[in-house]
Amino acid sequence: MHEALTIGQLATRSGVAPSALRYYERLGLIRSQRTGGNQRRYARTELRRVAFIRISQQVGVSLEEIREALDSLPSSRTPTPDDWAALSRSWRDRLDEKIRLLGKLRDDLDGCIGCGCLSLQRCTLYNPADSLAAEGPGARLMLPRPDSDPAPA
Amino acid sequence: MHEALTIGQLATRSGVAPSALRYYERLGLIRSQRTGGNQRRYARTELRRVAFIRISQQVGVSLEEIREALDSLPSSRTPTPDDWAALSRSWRDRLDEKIRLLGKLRDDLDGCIGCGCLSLQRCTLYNPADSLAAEGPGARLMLPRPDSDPAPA
DNA sequence: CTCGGAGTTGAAGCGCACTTCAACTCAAGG
DNA sequence: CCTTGAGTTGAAGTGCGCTTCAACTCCGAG
Repeated sequence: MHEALTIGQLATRSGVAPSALRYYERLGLIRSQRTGGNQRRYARTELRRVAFIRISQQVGVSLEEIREALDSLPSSRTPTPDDWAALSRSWRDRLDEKIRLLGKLRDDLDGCIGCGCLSLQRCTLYNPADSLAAEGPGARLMLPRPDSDPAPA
Repeated sequence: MHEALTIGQLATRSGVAPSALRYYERLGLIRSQRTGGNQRRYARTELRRVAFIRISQQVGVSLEEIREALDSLPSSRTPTPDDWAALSRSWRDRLDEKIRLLGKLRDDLDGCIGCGCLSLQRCTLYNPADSLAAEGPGARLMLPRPDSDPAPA
């Protein structure tokens, strides 16, 4: 029976290193059964989870957020296509939002950077109140420093 | 004269912490003059650089790449609007590419995750040959593992 | 049974983008 | 002059997303 995948097989098929898979498992993003000898065996459905994880990462979502999303899948039964569709719909909305913001960014870039606006405070590019796209890779999100608020009242 | 900004002023006006500004300066992303007492003084044009840095970061560009881009600005003279326009044009292309990829991702997500395709090898989402969007926040880029290559020859 | 490749663990390390800290100096007001 | 707040430095710490390592076990072929 080819149902259960070893970690090496899952790694090969998903393109994700075994160490990363173990890391994902520790964080609760994927799950496995164990053999008598304590080795991991993955159901093939985990491939889909891994795919979802990598795809989501590529659009700038943190593993923690991905975990939350995956938690919306039923844990007791194998997720149906409908379960996945619901998940991907909500992700689709995220992508739409990111695309919208990126388009805004692009349009503003010529108008703002290329122009003479140095004050930036009110600049749409500098107003992350609508929680901008990728949020940067670092540990920190951009905080708009209320002390320089253009409209204090 | 209000030409030179202290680091605190630049921080307030840009919304970026002084420590981050010093960090950027160490990496060569921004520059400053020093007073007799060794304090940094920033020309107002540095505000534009900082804006450019933050905006670029938000679309997933690393500081190193941003530095390279900023290096294309003339170092001897104050960059003209034209200089900035050239830079933002090239960034605009980047954004266009990211937007394109994100759109593809979005369209593929329903079709791929929601469907039954478990093999993923040939899936467009799993083929980063066209060097996908955000590249993930981590230290690592996704390596497609040649051993699982669907077309070895 | 022996061998080697694949798997196991916890701990440590790494690269990025910063922040925090300690110890110090500078600059302006009273 | 003294104080206080802003600035200076290098070094160390932080959080994320992993990888690497050492030391060990498992498992299937010969």
